[in-house]
Amino acid sequence: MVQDLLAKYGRLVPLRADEEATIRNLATAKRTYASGREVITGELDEPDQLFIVASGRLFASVELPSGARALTRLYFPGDIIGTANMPFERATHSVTTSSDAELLHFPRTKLVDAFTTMPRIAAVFYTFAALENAILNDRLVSIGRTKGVARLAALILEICARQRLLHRPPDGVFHLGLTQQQIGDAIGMTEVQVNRLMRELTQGKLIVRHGRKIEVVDMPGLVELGQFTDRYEALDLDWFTED
Amino acid sequence: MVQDLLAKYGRLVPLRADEEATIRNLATAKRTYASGREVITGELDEPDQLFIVASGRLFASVELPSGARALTRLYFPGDIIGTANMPFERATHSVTTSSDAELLHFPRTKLVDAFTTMPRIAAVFYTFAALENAILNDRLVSIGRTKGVARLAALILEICARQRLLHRPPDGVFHLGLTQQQIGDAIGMTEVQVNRLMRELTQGKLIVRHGRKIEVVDMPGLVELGQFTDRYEALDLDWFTED
DNA sequence: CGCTATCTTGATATGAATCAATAGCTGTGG
DNA sequence: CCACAGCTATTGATTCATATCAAGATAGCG
Repeated sequence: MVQDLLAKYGRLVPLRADEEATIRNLATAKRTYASGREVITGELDEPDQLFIVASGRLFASVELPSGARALTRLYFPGDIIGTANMPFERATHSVTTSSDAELLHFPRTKLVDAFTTMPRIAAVFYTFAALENAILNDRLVSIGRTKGVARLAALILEICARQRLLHRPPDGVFHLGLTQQQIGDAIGMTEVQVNRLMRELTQGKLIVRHGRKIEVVDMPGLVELGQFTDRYEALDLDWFTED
Repeated sequence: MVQDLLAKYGRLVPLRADEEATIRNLATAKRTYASGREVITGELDEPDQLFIVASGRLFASVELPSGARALTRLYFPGDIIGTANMPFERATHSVTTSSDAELLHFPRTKLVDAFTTMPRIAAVFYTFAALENAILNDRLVSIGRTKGVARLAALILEICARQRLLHRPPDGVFHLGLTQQQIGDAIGMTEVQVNRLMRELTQGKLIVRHGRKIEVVDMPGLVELGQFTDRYEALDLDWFTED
């Protein structure tokens, strides 16, 4: 639901009723997608539609000519899909559901309208783009400058943090929601290596695995290992509401 | 000068005179920095100031506890520094000059003012944040899923493209403006390996080196190798000016 | 209940890091 | 204007992390 979007944004920036209504009215249609469905096809689709995740999980990915695939972003309920494609003629990456999902559709031109009528909405969206940016930076550092275990730890923590943003308190046990193959694509390793690193984390008593689910049993240790910062936690928007 | 900012944005989105004036008035003070100077200190500085690069080059970097350093972004004249830090209490990364540079300062609150009075400015800034995002994605794919040579090729092309945006036509010969150490930090390798890859590119007749400068002699080959897309070239902002 | 995707584990190959040493530059002060 | 100090670049030898190749083991699913 848009509730999630509003909850996510509203928790951080108190929105006025009319601002909330404007965001609510962005979306025109809601559609359901099965798990594993490609919602946006990179290099092909025209990015004139944006989506708000109402439920489910998705990921953005890029295919290289070599056949390799990179998974650049995870989407959770409340996230807006397609903003990074917006200024281009063709989508720069594909987006695929990794669970059954519901998406709210709206045309990108509506965003301009919203910006014009509600300047604070522009500021909110801009802020979240900046947040996005900070998160991508973190991932860049993680992948470029840390070893496999650390990268895996960071990814697990990122998923955990996003999960926590939706359902608090965190029950500690949660779905990664990705195959080891996909995890590998997300942290720049092979599935084989992911599997081994997973074992390493388990043996190091940092996590416990319950089938497809995971439990973080040594949060400080994992944070230390993965050098992870939860950017959502650290948000500070006082400067912005001051006016 | 703000000219560069306006040129960069204005080339892509025709700005009205009052919009141009608003951007021009963002900046209050201009300061000069020597090469190698740390302009923003990550984790320490309060990100209440933004900068527009008037001249010179800079880079954003993060230091890991291990001592490793990652270079996450390059800044050229016209770029705005500090936007990714904006929503946080402390800067998420450091910014350092890699040449003598002049920066225009302005408080981040001014941006909110500009957004409020000129909604289209908000849209322009938002669009550029999205562009940023796409570029970070590309880098993520490059570092996560391609080998050293390809990453180096991509970095060279990125610098070349940014250079071209300022001074066209590209004379083909340009400064990388980074030490091999810094290049390594940017593409997630050691200086030693960068040196070897540099030789590999030279021997493969993709580039020619003139002291500290570089000449791309086989652009298609380098683009193919580095899997590089110039996102600035591909920008499409018609949807945005329609209103 | 069998099929297919996913996970797991072992053996080997390879790209890149690390360690180490030398050579070029660049700037600075005597 | 030279000499020394300190970065930067270059190259070789060795080690290490991760990819690749290969083959079972599980598990979810129709």
